[in-house]
Amino acid sequence: MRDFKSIESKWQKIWDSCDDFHAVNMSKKPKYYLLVEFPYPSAQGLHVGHLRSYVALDIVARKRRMQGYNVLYPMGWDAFGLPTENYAIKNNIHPRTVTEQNVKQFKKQLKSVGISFDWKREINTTSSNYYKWTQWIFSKLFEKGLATKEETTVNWCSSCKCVLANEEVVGGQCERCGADVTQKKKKQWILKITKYAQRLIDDLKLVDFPDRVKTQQTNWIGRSEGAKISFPTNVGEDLTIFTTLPETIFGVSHIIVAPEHKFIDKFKDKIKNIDEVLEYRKKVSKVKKEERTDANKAKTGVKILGITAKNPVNGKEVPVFVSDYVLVDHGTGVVMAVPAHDQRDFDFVQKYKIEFISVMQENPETGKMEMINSDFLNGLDVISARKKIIEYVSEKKIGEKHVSYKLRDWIFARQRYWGEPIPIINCEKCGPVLEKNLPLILPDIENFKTSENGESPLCLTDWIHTKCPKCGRDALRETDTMPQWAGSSWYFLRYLDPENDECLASKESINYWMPVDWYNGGMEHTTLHLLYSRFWHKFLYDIGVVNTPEPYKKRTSHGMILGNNNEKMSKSRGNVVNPNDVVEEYGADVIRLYEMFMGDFEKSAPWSDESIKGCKRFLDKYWNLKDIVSDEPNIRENFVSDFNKTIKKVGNDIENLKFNTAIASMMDLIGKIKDSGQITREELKIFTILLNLFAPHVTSEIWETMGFEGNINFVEWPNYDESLISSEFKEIVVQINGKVRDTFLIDSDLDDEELIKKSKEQPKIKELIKNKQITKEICARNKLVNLVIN
RNA sequence: GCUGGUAUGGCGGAAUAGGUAGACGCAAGGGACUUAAAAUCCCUCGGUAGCGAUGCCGUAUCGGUUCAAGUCCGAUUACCAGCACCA
Repeated sequence: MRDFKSIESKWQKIWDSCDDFHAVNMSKKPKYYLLVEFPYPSAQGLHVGHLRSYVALDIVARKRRMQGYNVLYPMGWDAFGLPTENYAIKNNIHPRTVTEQNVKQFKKQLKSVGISFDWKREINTTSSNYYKWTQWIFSKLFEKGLATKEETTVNWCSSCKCVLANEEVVGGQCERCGADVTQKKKKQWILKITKYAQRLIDDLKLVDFPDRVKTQQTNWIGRSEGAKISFPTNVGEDLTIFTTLPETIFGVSHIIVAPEHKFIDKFKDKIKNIDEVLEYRKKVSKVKKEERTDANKAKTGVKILGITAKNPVNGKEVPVFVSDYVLVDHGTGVVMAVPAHDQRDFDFVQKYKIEFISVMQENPETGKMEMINSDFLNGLDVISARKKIIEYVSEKKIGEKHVSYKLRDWIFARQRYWGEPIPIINCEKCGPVLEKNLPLILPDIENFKTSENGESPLCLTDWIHTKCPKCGRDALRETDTMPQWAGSSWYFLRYLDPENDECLASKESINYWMPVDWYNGGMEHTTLHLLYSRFWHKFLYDIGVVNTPEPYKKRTSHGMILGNNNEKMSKSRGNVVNPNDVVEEYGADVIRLYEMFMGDFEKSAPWSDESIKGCKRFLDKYWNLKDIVSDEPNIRENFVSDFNKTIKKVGNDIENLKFNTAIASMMDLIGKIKDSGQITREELKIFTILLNLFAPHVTSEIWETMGFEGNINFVEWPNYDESLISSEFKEIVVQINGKVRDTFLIDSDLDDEELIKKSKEQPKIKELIKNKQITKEICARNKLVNLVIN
């Protein structure tokens, strides 16, 4: 019997005390840097979903070591964040204590599945020697003008008196107390990621990411070309609109300003119905952005009385409205409405009875859209009209071509305790000044609740009082902390040199290890973490800290593991699988194998308590191979060919994320070995190496028991003999009218003509084509013949 | 609503460039071993007609391209992930 418990704990102890998985900087071997998203150490403990990612790259890591690489496969903790803070508040424990407990639990769990992480490089975003460098990067961003304070809106719960994360707002109400959530204005730190928008799109060319990740990022950044055009008003200040369809300007029926737009405040004396407008603004502040722009939602708005605008191309006077489907932080916060060619504008005018005209029509002769009712644009196609109108407005200095991005700047401040302090001192005279003494330590406090005015609890401490480094006067520290994304935006650099106190990582270590060769993570991080970290890396590249414009050479994504009812695992659904229980019942090797076998790695797959048994049986069969080792070569037909095929397939499949079929081919081979009842020592050795990547414990035990030479962790990855793979005979499929009717074997390649001739000679085919007219004969890749008959 | 995906037996899933649909595993049924059970081993296993050889149908739905479609194209439906998104 395979006693997995004692085998696994034995090898885990050995790996813990040896340096096999420790990567050495500047080794002469070629480097290979494998990265998985480091976990947020939650109180729930490790999830089977974490393991899917970690085991997959553990397989690659073990393979690369056998292929002679110096492999870096590190692990750490992304430990700042809201859930820990909330847990701390609720249970009255310091978040640091909670974090320590959770990290301990996670680490124990990870070790129990035998993942070959380099534990000597463990990092933790909440330790001061780590966040010292997160703060340092912020300082550099501040120095370069990429970190500034700007007016933003936050979710505000007037009952809890605190700022809420989007996640904490459920159906427009506070998740905790159920009170209505409103939008409140607040000056906050933002990072100007939009300055990098174009490069973040362009440099996707440099990296090997799945297409779905690249398109998702490109669409998220959302480049659109259009024009800014100024509409003069009767109050002496222009309203500048942004449009992607400037050619439709002759069809403008009215102008819409976002309800929050400053223009309204500036000219409130001129607005006759200002009370109505402000009332509307108040109403809108309660509506979520997604709802505001929902195309199916009935359009609302208010006409601004007392202000009118003029269409700059034809001098026509147009009314001005406010409506919530125009967002203040998008484009210029003002749009021109063209109801004939925009559904939302059309819906709006239906309600407010505004007249409008069409400016495009299909030409009945050419079938193409062309301009009408548009003065000098008439008769032009859309593309030419766009070009011409942009030339026109530029010449008249009433507008210009403009590239707009959907990407918004990154709000980089949270009114929370459990995050990196922003190293800024607010001096009344000097404004915001950098704290030079890093790390700026997060002080220990006892009450983690936000204060009554919605500021971080840090504002209630003495810690905030300091002197301005510039002028020496009394000044206050910034009390907002960084968002949880900060630490994870550069962590892959800290692994290279985790103890360094002089810089975030030494130049040599960066030059040696970067870029990350293979980064695996979840699709859910495509547009936030993955983009943020690319942004930070590009910034570090610009200031000469790193040597590559992109941090990750290759990115892959794993699918989610669902509960056995095919739904997302969650406590409330009661379908959570605890890895501890599985390891206890079946062992680490089985859970590793099963998670890789359960389905296509890139797609989601439901957990099955039944299916996992197949993986246990497979390992039992493997364990028993040692009893049938023989000196005689296996005489089963095609055995050598099958064996070589398996070596090839396992190797290739791993590179292509096809772990499931790699395992299937090993299962297939073990069936063949068992059928023949024998295996040679050498064959068992090779099989053991292949399986070691997936099931390292049991294979290490067999390696030792059988007395195979060398350290299995560094044994040479087996080669296969291509000439032994192709079997002597090739099967040719014969179809008639696309349906398979017969097959036959050939022992050497034939040309198409001979193949067709031979196909027709097959007795069954001969019978079927008797007295029939053959109208077409197709021969494909020396593999298939198709005869088309009437 | 928007963006990106996904859809194949009872179930998880296989199927290099369009070329034998259902590899491998689970479950189920039958059998062997056993006093019995577990474990293990052997056989069957998409639907349908047939004793059988074999035929016909079948990859979410509808349509198209092709000698040939799970695979390519168009539309539809359902499900999953993300959302800051209309200009």
